[in-house]
Amino acid sequence: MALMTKNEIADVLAEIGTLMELKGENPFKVRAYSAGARAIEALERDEFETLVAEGRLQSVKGIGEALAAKIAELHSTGRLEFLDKLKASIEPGLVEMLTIPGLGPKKIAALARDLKVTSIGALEEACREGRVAALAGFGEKTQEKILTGIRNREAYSKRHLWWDASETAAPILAGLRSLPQVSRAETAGSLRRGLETVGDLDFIVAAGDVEPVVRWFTGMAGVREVTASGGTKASVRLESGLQADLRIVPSEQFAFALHHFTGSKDHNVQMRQRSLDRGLSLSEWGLVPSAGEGTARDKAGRNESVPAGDEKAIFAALGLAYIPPELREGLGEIEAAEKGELPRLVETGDLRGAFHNHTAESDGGNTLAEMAGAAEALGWEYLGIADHSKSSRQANGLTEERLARQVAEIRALNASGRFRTRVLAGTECDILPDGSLDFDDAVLAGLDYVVASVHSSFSQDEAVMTARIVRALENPRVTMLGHLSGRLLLRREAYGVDAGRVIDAAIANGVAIELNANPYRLDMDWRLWRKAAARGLECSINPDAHDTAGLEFVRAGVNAARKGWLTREQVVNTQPLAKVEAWLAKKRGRK
DNA sequence: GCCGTTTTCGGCCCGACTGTTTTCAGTCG
Repeated sequence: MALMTKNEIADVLAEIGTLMELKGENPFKVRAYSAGARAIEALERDEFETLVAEGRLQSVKGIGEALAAKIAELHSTGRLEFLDKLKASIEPGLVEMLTIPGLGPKKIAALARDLKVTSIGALEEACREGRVAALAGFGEKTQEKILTGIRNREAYSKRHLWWDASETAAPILAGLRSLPQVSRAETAGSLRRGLETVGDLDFIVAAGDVEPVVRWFTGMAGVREVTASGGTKASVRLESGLQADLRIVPSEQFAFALHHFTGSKDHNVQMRQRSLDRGLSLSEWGLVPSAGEGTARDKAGRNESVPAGDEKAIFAALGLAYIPPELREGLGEIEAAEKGELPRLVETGDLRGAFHNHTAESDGGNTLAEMAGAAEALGWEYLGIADHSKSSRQANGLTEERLARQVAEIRALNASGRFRTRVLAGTECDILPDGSLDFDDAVLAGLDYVVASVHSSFSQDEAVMTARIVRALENPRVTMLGHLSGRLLLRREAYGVDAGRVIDAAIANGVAIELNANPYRLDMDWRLWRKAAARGLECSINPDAHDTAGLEFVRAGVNAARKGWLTREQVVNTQPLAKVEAWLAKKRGRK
């Protein structure tokens, strides 16, 4: 039995990287540890266990002899002597100091060496007494910046939901695009990649005249502080604590800058390597011959770049199909693009409806008719209503009687022809602690479909929770599993569950798993979808809307689905009504 | 510490900005 899981081991490797950075270790060594952590994280659990058991960890790119040995030690003993020694050699307070903007390993080392400052508290005191400003390489401004950083540490280091970041970014992007000097503007970074949480906002702008654009950006509403402002870029801290970075480039560099700042880091490293293999050097400035002999140079003496009006041209210059931003995580997208095997990713416009939505009958904010009207306005052919079941008392779950009344109401609404959108009658039925369902078979038989979800006893141990969910999936009335992990991003950890076994059970029983599109959930996680769907798992992108506006959450779900390499064909609710009804009938008919 | 269809050694992305300097180190992305 393993004493440490895959993700715990990945965390340890990342921690080693941070500690080594603080010790001033070779930065490439540091990178090797954090890259190793990501490589382990990207593996499926079973795959990882097999590799460890068979001693084949080194077949994973980024894992060499040293990391493989450390991983094996962690896996079998739950400890690592190397880490214990490393930890013992570093004051724990120094690690925390890395979260203060402007402080890196070198400055922290100087503070510890010359001022004996080894904690954030002591650092704050030293700043107040002016001792930091007096230190060589430091000054008044640095001291002030550190104090501000300490005061706002929580707000500054916080990540933000993709949805919230996206809503903050939209008006800024629109504002930039409306400036006469700006010819093109896009967001970049993790926001553009559709990552579930976002650390800061990146804007890339093509403009001839920089100064007015920087002035608009640093002066716009919602700016609390301007942290940098130069001839090509500016950074501001917004009221929410979110940092926004603006980069301005000449239009011929726009595509390169956009690609570069969209990342991810891993993707960029691989793209650069691929360029080097072809005698080219890729940067945010362009794609230039790396040899530098007999090549054209621009006025600044730089090698002249291969021209690219858009990102597609950059990929093409490297023999690659266009890679959508959501796939740029360094998880095999470049190999797939080379072979022409990139999937045609699902799009929001492909959706014809959605299951798993709530009304005011349980814990939603709108009536059945209001929800149906909102779905019709979105052009959806069908809307599934799946209110909570009776055990979810906190959510005003429906009893059998109330559910029967709701089903009758839905049938009557459909018969009235009031909306073009067909309403499907379902339930979000609780999976009780023992894995049985909250409604008995006769009740479930009267519904169009059943979403089964865990809403209680989150602290069961992993084996019990996994068996509980698997048992629910074996119930032939269950159409799909709701929010597999129960996580609430930035709020609540997932309960312990073996996702691999749940996925196996879902496939074996012909049950779909939802991709819950609520911005706090995005569950099941996109990292699990690619392989699961390739093995035949069906996905339903479910908004879990609790009001009419919540239907729009499908956009966040589509992001996550795209990050999981999902195609339209792999997502149930891209099917037209007739096919969905046939699909539901088939699910109900299985035994 | 990792990696190799040029390599088992010598690379590993590199430029902008800031604050401290007076020519550059550190941080950041």
